[in-house]
Amino acid sequence: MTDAKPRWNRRKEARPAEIVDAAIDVFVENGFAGTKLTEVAQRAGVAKGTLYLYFETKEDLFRAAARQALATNLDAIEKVAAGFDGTITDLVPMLLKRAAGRMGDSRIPAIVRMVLAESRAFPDLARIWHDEVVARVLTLLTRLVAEAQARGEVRPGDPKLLALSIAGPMLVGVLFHEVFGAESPFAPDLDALATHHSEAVLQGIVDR
Amino acid sequence: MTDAKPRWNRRKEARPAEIVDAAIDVFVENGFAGTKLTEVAQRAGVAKGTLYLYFETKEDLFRAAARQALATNLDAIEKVAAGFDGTITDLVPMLLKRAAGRMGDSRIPAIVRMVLAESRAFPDLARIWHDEVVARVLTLLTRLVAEAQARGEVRPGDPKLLALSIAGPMLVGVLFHEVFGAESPFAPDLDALATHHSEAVLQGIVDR
Amino acid sequence: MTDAKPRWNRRKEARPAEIVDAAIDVFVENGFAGTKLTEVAQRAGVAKGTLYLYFETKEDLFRAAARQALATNLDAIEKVAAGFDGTITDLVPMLLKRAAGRMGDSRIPAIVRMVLAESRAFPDLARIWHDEVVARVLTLLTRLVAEAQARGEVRPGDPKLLALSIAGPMLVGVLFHEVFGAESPFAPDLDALATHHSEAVLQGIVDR
Amino acid sequence: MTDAKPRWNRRKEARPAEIVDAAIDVFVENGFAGTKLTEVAQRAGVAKGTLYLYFETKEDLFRAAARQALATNLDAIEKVAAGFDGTITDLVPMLLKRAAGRMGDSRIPAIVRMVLAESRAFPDLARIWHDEVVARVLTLLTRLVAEAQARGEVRPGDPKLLALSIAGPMLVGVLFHEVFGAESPFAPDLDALATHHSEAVLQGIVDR
DNA sequence: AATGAATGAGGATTCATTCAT
DNA sequence: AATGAATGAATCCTCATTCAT
Repeated sequence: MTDAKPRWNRRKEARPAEIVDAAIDVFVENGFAGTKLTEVAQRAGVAKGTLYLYFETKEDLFRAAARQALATNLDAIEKVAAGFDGTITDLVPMLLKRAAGRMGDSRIPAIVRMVLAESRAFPDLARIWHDEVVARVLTLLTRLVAEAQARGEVRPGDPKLLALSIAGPMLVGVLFHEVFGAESPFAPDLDALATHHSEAVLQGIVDR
Repeated sequence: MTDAKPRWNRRKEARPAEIVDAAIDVFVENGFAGTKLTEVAQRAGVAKGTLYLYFETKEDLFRAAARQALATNLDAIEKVAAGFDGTITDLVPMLLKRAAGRMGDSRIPAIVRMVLAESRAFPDLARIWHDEVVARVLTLLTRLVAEAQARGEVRPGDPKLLALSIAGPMLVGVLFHEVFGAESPFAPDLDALATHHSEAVLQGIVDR
Repeated sequence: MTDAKPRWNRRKEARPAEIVDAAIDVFVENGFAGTKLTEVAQRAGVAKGTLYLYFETKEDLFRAAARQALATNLDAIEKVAAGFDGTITDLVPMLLKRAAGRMGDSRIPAIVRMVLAESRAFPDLARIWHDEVVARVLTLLTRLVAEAQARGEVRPGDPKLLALSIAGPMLVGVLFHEVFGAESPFAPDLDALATHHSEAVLQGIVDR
Repeated sequence: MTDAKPRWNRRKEARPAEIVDAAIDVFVENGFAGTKLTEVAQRAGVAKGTLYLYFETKEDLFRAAARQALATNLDAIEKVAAGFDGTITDLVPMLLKRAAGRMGDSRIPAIVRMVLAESRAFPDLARIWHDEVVARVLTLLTRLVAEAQARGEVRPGDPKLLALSIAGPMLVGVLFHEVFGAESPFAPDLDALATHHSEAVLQGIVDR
């Protein structure tokens, strides 16, 4: 019966995921350039060299992290997209509420911000995020609007632009919290924003 | 008054501004960490050492650049805020149009993106931008909405959230261009977005 | 006699030899510093860790390789030395021819070059090679010359230096090929060099 | 009048040469891989970073060093080639003597050995050395032999091979000292070797 | 006996900052 | 005031070596 702690364990299967997970945290906190691999290693509980067993370079690790982070978001999108049926008047509030809920706690806002920050230096990642996340969400919303227009529920107009009218304020709200924190008097309560904006964009803010 | 040719002091006072101006460009292009002071110096037409006559550290220079960039934005805000009078139905389209125009060409979107990207590492800058730009814009819009509510033009509701409903999509549109470029099928035409969104947020997208 | 398949001990005794053999190749190709043990292991068909069952350090393995490579050369020397009898006028051409033949194909030249290259960092190896190879060859030749002098075949003079006169050009020819390749217009044909030099050193190049 | 030692001096002109000079020493001592740039810097009396003001990479510095080392040799060749006139019987002893003298003290033997050692990893350098040093020497000697043949002084035969007969033993002698040191009983006295070999190659070692 | 995942010391390289000119 | 050569701390990455399996 040994209880001597081995200096390390072999975890060939689990390692890459553990490392990427730690990497996401550190990259999100410090950005690409600001991240020291030493810290990633520490956070992942491995030695510096171990990173290089699974990733060729820091950039590689960053890409892997960004891709993995994407998975989180895809997951969130799917959750939001589920039950995409009904009149637009019912759907928009529900979708925005769900989005508000999803964003509230998760790492998603921080990840989104990191992608914004680093997309300049990693245009290929920007493209992937565009195709996998942004385009997907906008396609969903655009289709929703177009179908509603076909049913006469929504007045004419470019559905892609209307999709932005629907989703834009929520994204801005999320980024606001991420960038300026919750202390600002303008920091929106995301749930309230979902409610207010649903009504605003559906019925208009003008009183009649 | 001597006629000795001063070798350097051609523009003793202009120097800092020239440097900061060059710095904005380079920081916007490469981010804080990605920026080499050599390049800033080159772009400003001075030697590396000269930077240190006016700024203590790279961070200092960055702060100065971010502050200066802010001025550009304040200017834009003022332009947009000018003629802030009339019914909300008239004002919103005009404001969004103007904003779309301002953003179309200028360095503003790139600057905004840089601020988003670096605000994590420079929270004090985030605060300044919050106070000087974001709060100002939102205050303006919030007041506009509140006054319209007082006049019975706009239905009740938290005017701060409604302000986000009005402005959010435009900001998202601008960031979209900045991050993903104009080639995406979802890249919004900013002018069209201004028009569409004005109607959407004022009258609602629901047909009646 | 069991038929349990031993997974590893196929050739318990052969292993070190196989490893050393692979090591010679890799060290010769890449030099000591340029050699990665991973590659040696791969080439030997074993795992990296296995090397350490037989050799304490990379240096150790290198020494073993250099020693083993020496054996090859001793063998070659013996072949050349065989039938060391007759007048010097008969022997020199035969010896040089044989040397030319030996060197033509084998790994020997590359090994010699490696020893030259690494002897600075491994003076002990230099000594071994000196004692086992160089001194042996030179002793042989020196004795040959001395005996011929005793018989009055060869004129007086330090036989050790004359031995260099006999052997030197062949070594230089071999190194030339090794270092500069065969494409150079000066790359000597080793067989022709053996013939020419035999005559030159025996009869002199001066016409009489 | 200050006598405070400045922490450093500006020596834009002198620096590269100083660095290369130090580099030659260190590379010759430790080989390419074994050389630490820290040591080169120390030896050159500059900081590590300074190396990179003048040379892009370690390889670059090595190439520069090898090229500079070449200059030394070219110089030596020219000295030896000077006064290349007279009968071959006069010339050969003189040339070999001079070569022996040149080699005795200088860094040349060590440099030659380094080139042998590293030419495998730097084939381009091998080529340069071939063209600039080896080919030049052999051309000189070959011409000398050919002209002597034309005058009937030297018997027929490929002059390029005879050039090797003349020069080879000296090179081997030099390398012997470099690789095995002067303690070996076989370590040739270079001057004596020059004398002995001159006679051997001119008149032959066979007594008549 | 054999494996190969894990380790971490070591070294090349970058670049903000300093300071002799 | 201006310069840019010089500095050296900081960090990525490699690879010989160890050791849990």
